[in-house]
Amino acid sequence: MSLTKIIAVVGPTASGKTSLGLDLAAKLNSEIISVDSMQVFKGMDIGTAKPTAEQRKQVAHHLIDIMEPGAPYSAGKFAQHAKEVITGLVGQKKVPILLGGTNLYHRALTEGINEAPPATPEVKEEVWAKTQEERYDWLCDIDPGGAAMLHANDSARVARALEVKLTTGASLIQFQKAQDFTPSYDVFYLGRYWEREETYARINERTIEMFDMGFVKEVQGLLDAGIDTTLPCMNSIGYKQVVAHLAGEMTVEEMIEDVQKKTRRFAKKQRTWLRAMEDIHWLERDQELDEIFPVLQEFLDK
RNA sequence: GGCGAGAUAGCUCAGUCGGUAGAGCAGAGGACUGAAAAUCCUCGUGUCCCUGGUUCGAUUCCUGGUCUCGCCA
Repeated sequence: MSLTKIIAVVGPTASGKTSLGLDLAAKLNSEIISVDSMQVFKGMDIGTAKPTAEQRKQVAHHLIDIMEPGAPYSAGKFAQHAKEVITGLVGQKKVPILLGGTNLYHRALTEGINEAPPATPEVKEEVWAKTQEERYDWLCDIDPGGAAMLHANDSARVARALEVKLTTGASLIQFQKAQDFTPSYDVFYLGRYWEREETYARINERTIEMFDMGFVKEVQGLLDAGIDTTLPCMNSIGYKQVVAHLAGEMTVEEMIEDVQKKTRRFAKKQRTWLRAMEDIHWLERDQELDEIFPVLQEFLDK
């Protein structure tokens, strides 16, 4: 059985993925599957730089606005959802275009993810109620092998390992070892490349635009709707700072500067991740899609 | 103009009882398998303001200067 060909548009935040995707979708008469851990949530539009209503009318976008803000979502769930959408598009003879900045989600889909189930809310709560030190000691106690793989300070991973052990009785490493992955997709990675300084300048500018578009109001609306500020989605870049500002903990200037700074750091991490991937076709700055299209066409035809 | 305090990493500062210096922040590199916009790891050479003097040796002590910030006029 031959692999399903898909295109994945990757790149750091503010690199122009959205417009690149629109061009691509128009050219291939296809649709876009968002690969973004925050754009799945309804009501979080400006701060997550979602494509506009107009853009979404032009080209169909999947996996945006599919969850209530704060509802649990994850890489595994994404992979499941994305597979379903891909199957549907392939049935219509369309080439699926995966597009987004959540690199773990890209990986979960294309390289698979282990079978360890998500934790129940009860277990999660129990685990997170502890301090990091307590969690790590606990993990060393019940899953020494798993603990040995992790750094004692790595709260997210230590907590996850604990959750898995507590809910299944098995170590997370066992699930990882048992992971039996056979690729289903042949992926053409496409990204738009900017120098670091260029990316940072674009981020600074886009952040200002977000606030001009009413970002503060958007967050106020979420708070008015009763969204808990401790939820992971409210802890994401931008939302966290606006919440702090609305609580009187930050001036407007401090808020904007902090959002820019955190976004720059985020882009840096994305660059690091992408650097480790060697099969990305990069479009330089303002280089037109047409310039790389023959290579893409060849990939699709082979 | 007088008195006082200060001048050290991109920023805020610590320190060197005289042997050319280190924290936080900013920044850089890396990891990443079901909350990933999360979480974590690693990385600090800079005319120690300038000038003379004392000294084997001065960023450190002393003289003079420059600038900054207070207070008083």
